Amino acid sequence: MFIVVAEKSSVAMAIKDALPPSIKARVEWVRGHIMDIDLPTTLRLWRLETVEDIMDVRKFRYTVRDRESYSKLSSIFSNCKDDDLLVIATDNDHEGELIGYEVLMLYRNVRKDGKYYRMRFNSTDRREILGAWNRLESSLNWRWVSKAMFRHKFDLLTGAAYTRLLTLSSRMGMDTNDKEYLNTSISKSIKHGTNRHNGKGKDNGKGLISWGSCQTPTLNFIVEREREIENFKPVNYWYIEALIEHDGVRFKAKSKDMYEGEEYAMQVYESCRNSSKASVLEYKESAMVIHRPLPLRTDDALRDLVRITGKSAAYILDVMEDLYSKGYISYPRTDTNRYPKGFDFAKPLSAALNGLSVDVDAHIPRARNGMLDDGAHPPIYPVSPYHGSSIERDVWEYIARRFLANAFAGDASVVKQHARLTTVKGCVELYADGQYIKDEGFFKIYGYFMPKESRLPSLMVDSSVDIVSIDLVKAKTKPPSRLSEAELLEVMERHGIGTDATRAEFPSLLLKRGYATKVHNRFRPTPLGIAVIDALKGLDLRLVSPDARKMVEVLMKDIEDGKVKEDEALNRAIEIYQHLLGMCIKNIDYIAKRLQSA
DNA sequence: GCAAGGTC
Repeated sequence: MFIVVAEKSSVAMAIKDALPPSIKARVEWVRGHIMDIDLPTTLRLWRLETVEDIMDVRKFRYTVRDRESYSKLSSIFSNCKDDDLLVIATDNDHEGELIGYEVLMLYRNVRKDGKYYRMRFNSTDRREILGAWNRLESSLNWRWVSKAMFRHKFDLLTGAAYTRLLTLSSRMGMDTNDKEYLNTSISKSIKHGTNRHNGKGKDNGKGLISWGSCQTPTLNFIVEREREIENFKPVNYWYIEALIEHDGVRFKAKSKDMYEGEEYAMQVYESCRNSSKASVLEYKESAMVIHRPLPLRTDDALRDLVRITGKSAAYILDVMEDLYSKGYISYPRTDTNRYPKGFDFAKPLSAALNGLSVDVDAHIPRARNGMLDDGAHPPIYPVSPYHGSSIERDVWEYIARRFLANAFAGDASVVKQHARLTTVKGCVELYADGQYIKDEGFFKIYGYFMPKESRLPSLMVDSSVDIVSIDLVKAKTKPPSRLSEAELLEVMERHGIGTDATRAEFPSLLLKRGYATKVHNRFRPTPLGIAVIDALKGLDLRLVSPDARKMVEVLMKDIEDGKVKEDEALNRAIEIYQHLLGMCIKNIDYIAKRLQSA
């Protein structure tokens, strides 16, 4: 008999359904990783003297993370017959390969040299699974296992070392258990008393100051934006605004912005303020197609839903997970925005139509596909109608509408209008832009983010229009706004920080750590968040930029391509951050001072 | 008590 192990229950079910009864298979599943790595117990205590030793660790402690899956599989493997065969059916990506390796280790604990197969499928489509069954591979892809391992190890070593460094240095010279550092390092002039970080952030009662290859660059984006805002020097400018009327329709036209000063602006204004007519120099209309949205992947869903609902991405992902586990939507963590060949649109279509109580004109799917395919999951689509209320409904409805908009609606089109006029007196040029929707297309079913209409009357070149009123307006340039969660997610994705399944956690983590707060739904760094970034940035930019992440990505690719072995990759990556850590320790008084003054 | 990566 075959013992098939999938990465999650939904995939196990799909495999069970797809395999014909003639194949004797027991299909089981885990829940993501079974094992975890940790530092050796010799480094259990958090002490400044041993922080640098963390970087030298190459022998890791393997711990069981999911006791339940561990026991289940152990028992199955122990009780299986000699001719039973393991089939590793985890996701077809590097983390899936590592999870497969964890399963294999468990198997080999019980059955030394036990034979196994690797089953590779890129969707849970029945034919895909049957195809995968017919081309079982006899081995894991060891390079994929290595590259995933490498990332785990790098993130653990750097994360643990820098987190301890920051946390411990923030307590130096304070009346804590780290008294031994009182005399060794920081001068006693630093303020004594309670740790000011205590109690900051909901779960940060222990004064934990964390560093991570994803969270720290994310925090840096927030702090950088705050700096831009603080350093922003507003500049005054003026423009002339006229209210124009033509055919009974009124619209506003503006001059170019004038930065030359008030006196100049007044002169221009005086020259045209008595003009009661303007003549049309130019009038253009151009149609623009707005393509229907692509099949839905996690990043797009979170960005949109954060905007639509005002909730956090972490929360939205929870809601999607819930809808998925109850069978209302397909698997929500995917980086795929194209449908596989032969995708069955009929079921999602009826789920969407029933759930939304709408109809669409055409029932033949015409999906507009994107270019991304994570090789493991299809896009997110509705599976059955959800009639509940509140946020779950909002999320389901968005997913259903998105599905219809992509595959059962047409592109939309708007007409952009542009007019150039001149005042008859003074000959000041005025400009007006407008737009109107020519074809609603998919917006009929998917009304989110529909462009606003601001229609100009149709104008004739050389014709004359009435100026109802004309004013000189004083304005000043504005600083950029703080990042919304949707913008933050977008910046993270652009810099390759996190994955579709994890990206949503980081904004919430920063709040939890007391590094940032949400003000009017936008991220503002706290003094602590600013202090962390300043302290590190002052020493080396690579401690806060997405560089660590980028280097990891490059080395992962090199491992995959066989250009470098896992050990060598880890040595190379760690070398740089070990050197930087040494520098931080040399400057620990500076870091401590900066953190303690936050 | 540390990270980020899976899944629930």
